[in-house]
Amino acid sequence: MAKSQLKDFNADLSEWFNDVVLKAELADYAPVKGCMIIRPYGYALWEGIQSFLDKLIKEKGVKNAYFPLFIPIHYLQKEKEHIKGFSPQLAIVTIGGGEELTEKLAVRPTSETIMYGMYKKWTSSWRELPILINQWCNVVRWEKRTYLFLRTSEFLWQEGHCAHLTSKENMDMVLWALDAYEKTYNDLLAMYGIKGVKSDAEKFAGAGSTFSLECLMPNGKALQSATSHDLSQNFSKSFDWTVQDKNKAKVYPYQNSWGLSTRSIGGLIMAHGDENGLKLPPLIAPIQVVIVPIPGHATALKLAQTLNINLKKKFRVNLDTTDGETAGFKFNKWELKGVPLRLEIGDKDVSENRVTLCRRDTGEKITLPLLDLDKKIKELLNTIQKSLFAQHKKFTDDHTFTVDSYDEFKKIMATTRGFIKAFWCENPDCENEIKKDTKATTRCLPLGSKEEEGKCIHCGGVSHHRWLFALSY
RNA sequence: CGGGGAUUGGCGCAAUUGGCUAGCGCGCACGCUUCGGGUGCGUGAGGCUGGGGGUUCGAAUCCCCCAUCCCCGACCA
Repeated sequence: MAKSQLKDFNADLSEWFNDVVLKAELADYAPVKGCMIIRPYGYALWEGIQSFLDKLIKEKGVKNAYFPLFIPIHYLQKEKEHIKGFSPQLAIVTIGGGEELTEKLAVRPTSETIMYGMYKKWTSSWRELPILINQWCNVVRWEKRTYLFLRTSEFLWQEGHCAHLTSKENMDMVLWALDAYEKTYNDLLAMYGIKGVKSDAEKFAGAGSTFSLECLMPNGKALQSATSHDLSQNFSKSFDWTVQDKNKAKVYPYQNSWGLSTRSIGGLIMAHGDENGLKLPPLIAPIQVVIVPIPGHATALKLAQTLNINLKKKFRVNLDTTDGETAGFKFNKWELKGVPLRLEIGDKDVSENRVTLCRRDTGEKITLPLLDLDKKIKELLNTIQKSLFAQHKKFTDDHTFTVDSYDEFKKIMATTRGFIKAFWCENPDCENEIKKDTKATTRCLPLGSKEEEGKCIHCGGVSHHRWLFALSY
């Protein structure tokens, strides 16, 4: 009997990924190239991420707002590196209401420019800083090569944009955002990641420096999972935005921007998936407990209905009474969708005053008395959440290699892949050569890396840090 | 944007060298049956063969153009 109709998880992760996204009804291809439709079950994941992160953002005192979808081209052009980086990816509106526009409008690829134009208008004194604004929105980047969730032409995200009087305050905010992302990944998505600073070649167009959280996927590729940028005074200078400080001097505010997108859902899917489909951490799972009464068992159905009502008060519960599906069919269906716990109830269970509980992460089946069932479920959900994180962390640790020879570096990239910690002289030419040779790019310099004396893995030149390398998504 | 593969009911596929009414499995609808790991049986619905143009007595099949998807590159917060 064919257990699974899914593509093989281990053979080809990207085929499995596409398959599971479609079959679990997370998303579907749109009629527009490179775009996707996020279906209700997938959107529920995004809503879960939103509410978790939004709470952190608000606790920090950052307020939500909304800026327009369209950005006048000359705004984007104000910061030179910014427009250089983004112009190949822009979608541009040239006609409105049937008439050629006098100034073309870019569909926002990110909102720095349109937001900062307003910040300038709103402020003239140091007393009006900091500005702490975030927006949840869509952006468009005309990508040549797209994947569901991981890289689509249009995607959803939040972008926080703050401005501060001092460089220190600004950097505190940059690092706060990075920590908030780490917390979201660790605590909500049960994913481990490494925080660090990007190399010049990899940083955001227009940034002074870029920080990111890098997560390792089961195929040994790194996913840049969220970013936080120290924009320094680059944009305030480009916009000629100054405020007067206490000494009546005109100063350029320091700025930062930070974002987390629907790409995170792609990471979530891969990080925990297996040959049976999704495996959702309980905190993010749209359905935490699915109740499957064994079809045809009358007393079981009654108990299932009662439990559904009771458990709904504490958990996200779904009662599956779909007609015409066998028990086995339902089991497989909900495993594909990654529901953490399945409550199986048959007449046998009812007569013995118990239920059968099955864990999605381990496949383990447990029989439990009805008494204190909710307590036990809570405990189990907690355990699963922790265990999934521990597993992803272990996977990452097991696939993180500290390497001192280029041959070894190449060998890892040609076989298991993963994170490689190696000395690099910080010369972009070396970085580029390494990429050409091995496909690996620098992912980041992990925060807290200690300064050492070392030799660049490529040229042998003086190096002070071990950088994190990997094949990137 | 370059290289490769693909596009036929919802999904997965088939259809000799161009030739009968485009088939099959799954799914779907209805009925019965079954139901503790993808349940059997019966009946039925569902197709301008991705779009456009050409060649031909005749095109899913040959030619041209276009679109989309997948894989590998280049590019890429």
